[in-house]
Amino acid sequence: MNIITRFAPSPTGYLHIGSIRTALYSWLYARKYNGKFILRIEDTDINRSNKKYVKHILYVLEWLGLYWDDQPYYQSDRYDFYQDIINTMLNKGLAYKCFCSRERLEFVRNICLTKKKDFLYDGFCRDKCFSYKKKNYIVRFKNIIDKSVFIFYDIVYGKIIISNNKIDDFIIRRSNGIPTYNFCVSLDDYDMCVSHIIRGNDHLNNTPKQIKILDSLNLKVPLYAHLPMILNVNKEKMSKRSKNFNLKRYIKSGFLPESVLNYIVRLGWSYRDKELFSLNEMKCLFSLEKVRKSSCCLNNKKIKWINKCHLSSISYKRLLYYLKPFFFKRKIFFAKINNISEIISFFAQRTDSLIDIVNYCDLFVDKKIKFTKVNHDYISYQIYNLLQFFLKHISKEMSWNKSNITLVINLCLRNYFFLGYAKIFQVLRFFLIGKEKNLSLNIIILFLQKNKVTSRIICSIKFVKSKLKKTY
RNA sequence: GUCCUCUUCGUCUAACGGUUAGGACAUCGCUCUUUCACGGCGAUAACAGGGGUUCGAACCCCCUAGGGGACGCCA
Repeated sequence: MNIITRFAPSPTGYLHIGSIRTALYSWLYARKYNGKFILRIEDTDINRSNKKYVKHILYVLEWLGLYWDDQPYYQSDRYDFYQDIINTMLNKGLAYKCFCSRERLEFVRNICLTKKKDFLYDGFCRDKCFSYKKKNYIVRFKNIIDKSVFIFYDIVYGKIIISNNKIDDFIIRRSNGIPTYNFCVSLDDYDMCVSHIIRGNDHLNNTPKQIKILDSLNLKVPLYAHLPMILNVNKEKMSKRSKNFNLKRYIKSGFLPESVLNYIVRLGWSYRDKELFSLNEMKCLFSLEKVRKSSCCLNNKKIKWINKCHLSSISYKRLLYYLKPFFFKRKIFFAKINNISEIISFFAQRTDSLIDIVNYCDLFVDKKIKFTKVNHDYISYQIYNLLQFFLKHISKEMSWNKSNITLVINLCLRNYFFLGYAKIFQVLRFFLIGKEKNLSLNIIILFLQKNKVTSRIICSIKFVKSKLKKTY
């Protein structure tokens, strides 16, 4: 069997984690079996569809590396194809024109509501022959009326049984001439030879309608795999308009694409005790049969941990590729840091976000240091002397390595022990990078390198001296 | 309301009738670091409830409760 899957978003909002997972699972399944993965933009809602969302969808898929085969398909390009089939269905009596006004439908709906019944179309126009040529009509699918049950098998949920009398003569073409979702989807999936439809379980109830359309035309029905919902932290359905779960947020927060994919592949699916997957491993190990049925919700701390693991194993070249936009945005010219690769590699081993790496790099850029709020305790002759002492010894001829740097620090600790160890560390850290609590001091000194250490300390000494003059 | 569906540590999950209910994140200890972190070691923590079936049930069946989805000229 030739495996063809598709991702079919509607461009009416930003992609959230749930839709990304649908895309990922479809992509993985196709790639695992050397099949095809199709992207189809479902833009039949002319009021809400927006080109900016199409752009967003393409950008996100590319960023994640979920490349599709063929050109993306747009349903709005295919109206002629749909229209032909609707005409055939009308001619064959598989569908009929309905002239019911919106008002009448609303009226019937309200009656059902007060009777606490399901709203199903009452078939008012079903068997009528209209002689007048009213233009304003919709086209409905002519469902078989009986009390039988409709059964289909879902790869994830198993056997699904729905009573036939719960499915009405649903609309397949609107009065504006544009066909509706259920119609377009089923025919496109057939036309594009989609073998496996992988999508959110909010479509479980649509599936019988789509199968019925295909059955009525004697067309082959694909296999279905519905995925459980991913809920937000409050266990609610995620909205396309909510910014919190929009994938852009993850990109901006400094996550790698492999981390995002790794995180979401494990929502609803697992492989033994394995937590970390490369894209290739996912491809080999993924299976629809192991997808869980129950919905799950998000955990931000876990994705951070996953990002940390991937940051520490990613190649330097790729890391730099993903870091560059962040450097650019912060206007940090990392060319100014001659040991940049050493610094980046070091922090990639211990941070959980690209932003953190950039923040650390930022500490080592400039020769001079700008202070924000200075602790009053730091403006004293003792501190002044400490800085002088530190400068004198750190400036000596020595090879610039961690153990030699530690020797100098120890020397300071011994000579100025009366200040307290913690304070000595804080003071030196502050006058080197402007922060009291941050990295270990010898790492700071090591990465700043001799020229920046001396220039920053000289600058600090001048600063303290000027403050002392003012005070006394 | 009707229909569909789901329910294992706080969270993501393992278990395919026999386990001390396993792992991961988080949390909390301890430990390395003369500071920050990283790391290492450990601990707490779950079968929604009630009935069956069975020698034996987290697992099979029924009921209840709770969650989610669908019920549009949205997709």
